[in-house]
Amino acid sequence: VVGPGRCEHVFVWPGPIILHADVDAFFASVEQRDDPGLRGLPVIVGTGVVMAASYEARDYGVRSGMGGSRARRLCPQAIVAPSRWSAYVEASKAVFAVFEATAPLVERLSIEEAFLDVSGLVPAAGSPRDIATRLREDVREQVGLPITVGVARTKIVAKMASRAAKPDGLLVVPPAAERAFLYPLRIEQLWGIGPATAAKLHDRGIRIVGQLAELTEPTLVSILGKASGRHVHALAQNRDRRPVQANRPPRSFGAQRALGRSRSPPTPEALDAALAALVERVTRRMLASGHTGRTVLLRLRFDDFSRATRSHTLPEATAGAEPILAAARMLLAAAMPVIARQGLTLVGVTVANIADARAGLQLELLGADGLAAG
DNA sequence: TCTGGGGTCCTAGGACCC
DNA sequence: TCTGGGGTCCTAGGACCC
Repeated sequence: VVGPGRCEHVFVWPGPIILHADVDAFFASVEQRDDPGLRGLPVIVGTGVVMAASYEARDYGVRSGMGGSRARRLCPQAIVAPSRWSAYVEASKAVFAVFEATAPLVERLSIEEAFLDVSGLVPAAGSPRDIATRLREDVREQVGLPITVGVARTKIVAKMASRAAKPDGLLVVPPAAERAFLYPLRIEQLWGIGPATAAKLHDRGIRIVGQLAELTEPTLVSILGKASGRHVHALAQNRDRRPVQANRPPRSFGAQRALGRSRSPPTPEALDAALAALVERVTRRMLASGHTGRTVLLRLRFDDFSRATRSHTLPEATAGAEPILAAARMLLAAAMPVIARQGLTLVGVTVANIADARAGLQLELLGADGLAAG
């Protein structure tokens, strides 16, 4: 990158320039932003289960997903904040507005995390590091939240880079440094390798990514199955051609509710009311985003935390609360014997097989007169 | 480690079709 | 009566992510 009168860095960067941007301890950071009294203190969001823990709380071992009682034992002085969804949704919109203003291609991964493809912006907008630095400053100034950014040629390395740089950090891994960055990592640190996959690999003495790279694809397929084996093999060979994809359509809409244990089981009336409320939530979001779906899934979790799903596919895609609730009721009725035996601790409704509502409308028009209107 | 709410993708068997 | 080779769709479960 040649600046006025100086030459700072010269490097070869074949392929795309991908940023992985991630808000640090998102829900907890929003709470600290909105209440200055919380800044610098251990903050836990979520009462039953930890939904987010500020880095001050993480110093005590508190992690998201952890039970609230254990979190309070680890860090008794933590301030527990109830979640404020509307505030998080607002903050997310503001963060993504900055992402969109920065990059032509933004792929949303979650409420607080995205890939940005900035390939076309270099060198006019500066080096990859310049762009990432500006992004961090813009989010800090315009939204008031700390983000960490990883920059690399591939999604996996960008993601791992931001993970390594957290919190409030920036790490650029240039193409020539990719293997040196990835190979010393423990396999369970790799994005996409969870406890089950890690255990299978540990059984064979494989602990770091560099060791994975010595295995052939057929070997990994025999250990992990076809898709997973191929995927892990590609990552270990430092092959990741997945592009940043903007505006991916949703594949499902769901809502669920934990019912708590210990208390007496919910009455059939209470269960039906819960089902209706879940369907209402799901269909409202589907209507708002212009989507329909055909497959209704009933999610159940039992006293022993085992899970089950029951599904039914409707003849036509819909976002209507009536047909979806009718299907959910039918599935629930069929599952009552299992529920009576195992006890119910969670009920959820998910609609999958999603279609664009406008595409459905076009098909209806096509069917109505037998010709495409153009 | 005793567990919230929202997602994605893959696998496998069975029904059904040509 | 026994049997190929290919495909799609549906259902249920599992792994993984934040």
